Amino acid sequence: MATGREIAQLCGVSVATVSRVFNQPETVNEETRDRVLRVANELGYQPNESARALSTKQSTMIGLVWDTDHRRPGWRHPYLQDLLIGLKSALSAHGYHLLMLATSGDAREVGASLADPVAYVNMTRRHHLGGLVLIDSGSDAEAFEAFAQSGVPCVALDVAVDGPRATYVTSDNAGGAQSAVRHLAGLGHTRIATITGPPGNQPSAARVSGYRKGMLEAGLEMRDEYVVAGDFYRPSGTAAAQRLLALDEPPTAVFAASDEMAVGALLAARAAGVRVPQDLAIVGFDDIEIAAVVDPALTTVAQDKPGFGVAAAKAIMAMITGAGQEEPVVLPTRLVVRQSCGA
Amino acid sequence: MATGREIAQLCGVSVATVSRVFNQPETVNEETRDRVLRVANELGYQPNESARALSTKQSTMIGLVWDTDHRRPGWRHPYLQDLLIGLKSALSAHGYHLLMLATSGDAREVGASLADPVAYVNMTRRHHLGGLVLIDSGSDAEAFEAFAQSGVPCVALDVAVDGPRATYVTSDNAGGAQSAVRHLAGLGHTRIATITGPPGNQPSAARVSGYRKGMLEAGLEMRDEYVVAGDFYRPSGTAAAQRLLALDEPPTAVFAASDEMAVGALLAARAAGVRVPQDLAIVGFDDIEIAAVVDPALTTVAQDKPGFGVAAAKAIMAMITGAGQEEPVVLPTRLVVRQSCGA
DNA sequence: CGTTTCACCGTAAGCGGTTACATAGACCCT
DNA sequence: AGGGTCTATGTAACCGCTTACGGTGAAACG
Repeated sequence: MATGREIAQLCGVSVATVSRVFNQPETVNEETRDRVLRVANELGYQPNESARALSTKQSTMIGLVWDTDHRRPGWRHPYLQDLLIGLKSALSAHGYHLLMLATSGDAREVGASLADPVAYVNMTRRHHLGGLVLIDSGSDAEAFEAFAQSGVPCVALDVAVDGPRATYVTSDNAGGAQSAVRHLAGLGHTRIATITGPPGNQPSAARVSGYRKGMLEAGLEMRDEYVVAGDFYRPSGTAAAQRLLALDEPPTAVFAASDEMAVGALLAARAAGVRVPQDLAIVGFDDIEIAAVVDPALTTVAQDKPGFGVAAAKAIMAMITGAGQEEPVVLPTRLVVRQSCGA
Repeated sequence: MATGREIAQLCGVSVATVSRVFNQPETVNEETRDRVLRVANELGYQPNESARALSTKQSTMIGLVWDTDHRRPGWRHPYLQDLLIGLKSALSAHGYHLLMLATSGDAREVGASLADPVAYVNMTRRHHLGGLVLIDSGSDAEAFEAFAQSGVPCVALDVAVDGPRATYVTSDNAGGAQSAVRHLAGLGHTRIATITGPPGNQPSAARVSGYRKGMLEAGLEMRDEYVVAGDFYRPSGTAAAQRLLALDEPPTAVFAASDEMAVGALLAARAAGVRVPQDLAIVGFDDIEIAAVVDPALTTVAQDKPGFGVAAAKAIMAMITGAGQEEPVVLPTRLVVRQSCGA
């Protein structure tokens, strides 16, 4: 590995000049600059990032907090891959790397640890990370708040946080839900139910409120028994749908707060001999891969998946360079109409 | 941020002793060790990893090479999330972090870059990475070979590589395919076709050879027209199935080298009025989430998804510490029987 | 009692960069 | 000619930690 010193010697200049060539090129004479660059190139010079970080007290790395919650072992992010594609791509464009932090030095089981803010913040300092990107692992709102308050620049995904250098990006959950209900009402449905996410979950709450707004907007009656709680998992969708179908006056349409639960509802309907969409229209949320494949294909509220990552990347970079509070980002959603709503 | 020097002063020892407390605890007197640890704890001391890496010439980071191939924009890894869970978990347990490298400083579009081995290897040196984990992005066999030859410890996933400090982990693709064919033959099928992956893809080739072995084992006739090429994507499965169904003597069963193509075949059958599994049995490969949800649910060869990550982690750590060539890891597969095969 | 051994710890030289400050020369001005 | 400016570069301190080497004092030995 060639070092700056070697280059300096070969070029007959000092290490300071070599450093300047790469950091403040305009301050060094064109001729010597070219000479240094040429030699550096020949030797395949790669500046030592550790030395650099030590000296400048900053690195080009962003931490990624993505822990699987041991209380929800089967939890999978609905679109992690697209999210990462967007995130990595936007960060890469500005020279940032993504560091997936290891915190529990002694975790024995696969995916057995829960995000410990203190451990992550410590890691952030150790590595001089520019900031953190927090991926919702299903139930970490409290932990995320601790991150936000730590003073480390961070942006949370799908969880509203507040802190001196913290912000978040989320979909327009209320708007998406509202558009789903509007669509169903437009198809003539009056008895529209909803299956919610787990209590305390923010996107879920926003989707419920969107549902409410949609019902209000359409002048439809709101019944308590039409709002039944799920947990985003498929089985809870099945259970909820069974409950709804057993009502004296069952709904003719249901908006599920996740595609997984919508699929669960689909299975419940199928098992009960209820035809979808003729007897029961179903709309989901997320637009996961499965949505397009089930039969009937699921109408759903699509989120801008790579856009999530891109927005997070921009936000974190803005907080690092701008060094201030940033406005939360709310991404638009899009209703993808397929067969399950009967349109 | 407390530094080692501060701790040293407060404890009335030298920085060397502080360093020893954390790196070779046995060489320092118990009393002073406790004193140092207590003070360090009180100050929330976090050793500066940059300084550490600079001094020791090694970091605790492993690079992750995961580029989306611009030639295959829609490509998604069939089980990235589970893979990462296993990988991160196993690495974390040994204190390693995963660094998702950014190489193309000027990539403008989302997911527009292809792995450039040189850039990655350079990054590896800059950051003193222990090694690299290479995720198959669909068509990078050549690039992977360049990695393997670079001398950087690396383990490739699903691509066989050979190098001084390189190895790979893959599923028992041949065995899995063979078990699929065996299962179909056991159900009485004699006309069994296969839909392959893209030419040059190693797992695909292994699956074809497993198919051949399975046919041979069952004493079944092998026909060239029963082996039709796809590209792992769903549409190619549809096209292939259409081709197969149009034959004078269409197969009664088909083994697809990916679940996506199996789903495509399913759609083709449905469109052609061919009943699955009565008229056509279908078996896929991967056991992606969709497999359990399509109708009929897909019988498929399941891979050990988190196991992939765990094996990769172990392999790369072994190469780093052991510093030698490691044996390739072949993970067992498991036939998951659902409805699409008619069993 | 002189000598050896050993546990413990300090000294200081790096690791490879960055950067404040100093210096040297070229140029322009009065 | 003396002084001021500006550009281009060198000098050296520093970032925080690791580690080879050497020193000190107490215990063990002959």
